[in-house]
Amino acid sequence: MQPLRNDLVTEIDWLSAAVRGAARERTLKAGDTLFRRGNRTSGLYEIVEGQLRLVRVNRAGREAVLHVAMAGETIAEASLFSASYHCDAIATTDTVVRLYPKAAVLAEFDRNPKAARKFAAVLARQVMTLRTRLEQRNIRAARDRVRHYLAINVDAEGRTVALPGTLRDVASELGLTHEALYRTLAEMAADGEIERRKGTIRLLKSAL
Amino acid sequence: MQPLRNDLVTEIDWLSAAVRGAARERTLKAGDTLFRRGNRTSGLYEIVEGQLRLVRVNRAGREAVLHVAMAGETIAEASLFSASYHCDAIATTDTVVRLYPKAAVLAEFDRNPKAARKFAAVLARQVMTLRTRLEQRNIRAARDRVRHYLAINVDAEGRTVALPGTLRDVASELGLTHEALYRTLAEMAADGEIERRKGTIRLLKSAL
DNA sequence: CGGCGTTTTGAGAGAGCTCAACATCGGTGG
DNA sequence: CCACCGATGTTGAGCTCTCTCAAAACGCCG
Repeated sequence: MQPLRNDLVTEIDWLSAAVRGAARERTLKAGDTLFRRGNRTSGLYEIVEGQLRLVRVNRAGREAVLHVAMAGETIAEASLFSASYHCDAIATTDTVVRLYPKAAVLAEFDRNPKAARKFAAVLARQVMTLRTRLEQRNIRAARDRVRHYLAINVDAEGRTVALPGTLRDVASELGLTHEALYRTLAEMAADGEIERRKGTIRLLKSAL
Repeated sequence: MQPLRNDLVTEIDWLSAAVRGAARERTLKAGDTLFRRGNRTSGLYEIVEGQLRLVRVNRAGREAVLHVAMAGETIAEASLFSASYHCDAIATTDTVVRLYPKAAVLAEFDRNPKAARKFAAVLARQVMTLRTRLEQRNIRAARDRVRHYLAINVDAEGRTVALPGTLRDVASELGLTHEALYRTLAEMAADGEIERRKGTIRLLKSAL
């Protein structure tokens, strides 16, 4: 599976070539631990390939998943500003990560305010997107949730929505089962609210 | 209503006294618009009192809520890095906001890398918290969702969870109706999984 | 052509929502 | 000090909606 929306994925273009050069790759097998809570922080990671879960483990060994990070995402951004990791990172499949060492990144920020700004900008955008997604989850009815999704992701003309990846992916982004999403889309199409095309959905007049 | 968890609330301590001095307050009546999509950005806002909703409006005037911001939160952080707002901000009640002018904030970041870092740190932490909340919403069963909440919010000893505000607040943070939360807590207590006290919940052995 | 993942539709069950009633608590004013 | 009031907390009963499990059609790629 690949990232759905670019704005949920930290792009690494805020790092100068110099810092990118300092990155080191590491390969993990499924089940391997990238870092543990309490470990001294080494920096932030970009997931090149595979998938990691960030979990907090209680003393009985029970896991509470904080986040499942997919290829393309960065994790542990906050570790740049703290001395130790606050959760465990475990590969759920064979995974390749790229480490951007803390010292190099922070030095870059001090040297080049533009880089720091860019980083902050990326984070601010993520906060925005995440808040929006969270708001979406407050909507109970599948149809309203889909409407919300469509309303937020329409193009500039307010007519068509490009679907990233498969409908299954969209379903999981929406927090619905794929069956529920299919059914809902079918109903909306039957009601003349939308028109489905290959890879896009077109909003019809009744949606406005 | 007041903010529930500090980590979802941007604290303003990352701004020097100088920048804080440049802040201007503004009072809004319920229904007033703070800014509209497309407006030139003036800076980021702290909500001193009241409540705002950030919405995207389609041409038919229908709203899609992106976020409901409560007192204590900051909004429009991303506006520091873009030329225009990307949504409308409308007061849902009488509201007081504090504007931190873009120019002052950005100048501060250039002048003082520590300030920029602090800002990034706050944002990174918010991203973390929001990702965690979003993950939580993937849990269907009320009981498991409560368990997740408790597991993440236990104190250092892993025994007690301090409840911020009322149970109703917690319910809405969890995305449950308050009835569902009451029932779930009652069942968990009956099963000896937790013990309820005033303002806190204590995890019992069976929870570990 | 064969196989795998996506898309689609069906039927049934369960969990949480909704509506409703009541208890409890804290504050306010007579 | 007590009565009243609003908000919070609590429990009950029924219903709706989505999830789950199942099966089949479709589309793409080797």
